[in-house]
Amino acid sequence: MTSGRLTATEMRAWRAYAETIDHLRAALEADLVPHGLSLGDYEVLVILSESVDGRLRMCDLSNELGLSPSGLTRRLDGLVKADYVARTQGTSDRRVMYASITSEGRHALQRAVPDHVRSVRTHLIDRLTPAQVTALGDIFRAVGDGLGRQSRSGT
Amino acid sequence: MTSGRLTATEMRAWRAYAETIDHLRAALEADLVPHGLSLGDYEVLVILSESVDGRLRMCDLSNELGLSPSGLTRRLDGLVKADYVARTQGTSDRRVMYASITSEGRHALQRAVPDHVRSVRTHLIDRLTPAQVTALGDIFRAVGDGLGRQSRSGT
DNA sequence: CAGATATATTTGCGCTTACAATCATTGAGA
DNA sequence: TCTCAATGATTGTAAGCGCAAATATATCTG
Repeated sequence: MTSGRLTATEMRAWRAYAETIDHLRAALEADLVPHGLSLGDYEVLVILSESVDGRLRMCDLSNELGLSPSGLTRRLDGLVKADYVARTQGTSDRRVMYASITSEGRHALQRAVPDHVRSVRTHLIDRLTPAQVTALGDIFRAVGDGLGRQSRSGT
Repeated sequence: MTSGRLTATEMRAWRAYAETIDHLRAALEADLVPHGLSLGDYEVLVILSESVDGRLRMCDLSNELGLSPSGLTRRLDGLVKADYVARTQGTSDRRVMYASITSEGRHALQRAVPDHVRSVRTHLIDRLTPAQVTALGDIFRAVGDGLGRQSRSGT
């Protein structure tokens, strides 16, 4: 630790970050509304579409999403009703449920991806210089690595 | 717009960001638990403590927090019950309610601030070089400025 | 093999939040 | 002044999510 307080520069960086991330999320979410998808729905479809056979066990999917198991159950309800995802029971282990993206879901994702990419560009990437984009990645990889190790002293 | 797709570098930056911010928020939130405060509660106390007379109209406070009016009403309920915030009716305009931080609230904030600052340092600032801290501020000011202007073409 | 333990998922419940409706008060125009 | 739109706050309602409990199945242990 460097000091018990934040320098002016540190404070400015922290405040800029804290005040902006919610607005950014809201903007990205708003741009998905025309596709009838929430950001959370979109993430489900992306992860499933990138998975083998387009499917994943519920528990693996909830880990990927950083969502609780119950949260995932309810999130899937909507996607199943929209016919974007199907639930199929595991054959070898009958406890497990697989969430699998349907062809409807793949089509919906294909329609949404260009707008979403454009949205990420518009609100984030294109606001930055190439050097800043690189810095952004470096910064959050460093922060993410730190959070992973979670080196709390006491616990 | 530069391109309809993301370059590898852009994708890496975006994914690092997207995967990390929720973890960071969770870590900061967890470090406030011993103080019996959520991050949202903490923000309320900070904003009120920095305001004239330690109080703010509900609507101004909800704007500062980026919270809906109804959300603020319910959030204050908890802080009022904890005696950290008091509601007082406006004198000139009897529609307005002021949320004002109590001395209990100021004490609670004083107790929490050092831990929170340490938390921000541990999880964010100290993971970065000074140059990265500066870059972080520049990046999110640029992004925030862009979101403010919201230059959507169609609407 | 039986019983205990672990794992995968869903359901019950409560918390937080936003949107829409409601109520109270203010300010502006006829 | 009286009316009506605008403003500030709260309440009703619903959606999203996590925790704990419940359920079903699998695995380990004696």
